[in-house]
Amino acid sequence: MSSRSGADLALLLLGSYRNLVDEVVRELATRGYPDARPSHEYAIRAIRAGADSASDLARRLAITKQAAAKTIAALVERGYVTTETDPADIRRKNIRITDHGIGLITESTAIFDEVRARWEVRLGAAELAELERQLAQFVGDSPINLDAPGWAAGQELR
Amino acid sequence: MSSRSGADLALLLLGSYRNLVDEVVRELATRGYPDARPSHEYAIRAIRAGADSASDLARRLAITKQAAAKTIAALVERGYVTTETDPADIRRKNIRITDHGIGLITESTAIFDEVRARWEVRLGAAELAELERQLAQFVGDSPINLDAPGWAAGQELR
DNA sequence: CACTGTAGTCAACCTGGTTGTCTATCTTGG
DNA sequence: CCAAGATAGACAACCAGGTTGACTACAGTG
Repeated sequence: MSSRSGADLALLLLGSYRNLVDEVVRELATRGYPDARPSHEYAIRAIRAGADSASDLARRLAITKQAAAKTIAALVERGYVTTETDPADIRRKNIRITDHGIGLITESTAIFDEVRARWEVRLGAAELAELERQLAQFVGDSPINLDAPGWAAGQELR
Repeated sequence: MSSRSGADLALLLLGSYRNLVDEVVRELATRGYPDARPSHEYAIRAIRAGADSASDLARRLAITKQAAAKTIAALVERGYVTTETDPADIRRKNIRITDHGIGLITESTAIFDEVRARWEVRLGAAELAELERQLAQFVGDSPINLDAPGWAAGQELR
């Protein structure tokens, strides 16, 4: 499969990503977050990193503010964040991450790292670090936008 | 970014895949295939590899036959394939790839390989080969069969 | 020949996005 | 001080690429 073809390389990259993320989502479900989707995690991380309004989140994730609003609605629905009108600018709705939301990214981070640690055992620490360094070269100058429809979404696990 | 965090590793993998595929789609558009989507390429490759009916394609891509039928409809619409009723089994509709479809995967393969070659220049041939070998390990024990690109969906057989 | 399995279709729905349009509210330059 | 413009958010319609579920038509077999 690592057959020196560009198309195969694409499948290797996508397959690795999906393996990693599917595992995290599956494990999150068993740890009390059965309704968490990858996009939720990314969104909460962005909010925690400072995106405190829908427009802000939209810029951060490089998606439209309508899409960001939908994501926030999903997060509110699941109890990961709350919103309240900004007293200083009543157009804005400030986002606050709930304890449940904090729990989600805490667990999610831990699981991601656990899976990465297993990969490290298989590959060796130096090799995995090297792999990451190489991938970083490919991705280096592009912003972290997850804008193409469905790409961060993956499938519902069954 | 290559910060030894599992979450970052996921973004590196996804980002690399997207960089690669976006480039291919962009370049394909300039070479006479402005409406080609990644899923079209994978579908035509699967058809060329032997999936000659909707149900067959569905099994190969590990998606539902309804989804496969939609994809085929899109391919027919764009002139990449044609379908005709199988004379020996009038339930089946045999898929045939048109010259336009052949052209698409020919160009697509070439572009994929061009981008891979550029990566090879940046990384070195041995390093890229090593990276592919490592990625193959991650997808290797996956329940998803990448040889018959089953990455696209969940793992349970239908 | 009846039964079971398979090919394909229709319809409704989901997720995570997109445009385009609109109002309400801030902010700033003259 | 205020009109003009920028910004925040919401609503509606839509798209891609999947999903379930229910269904018909046909094929192959015991």
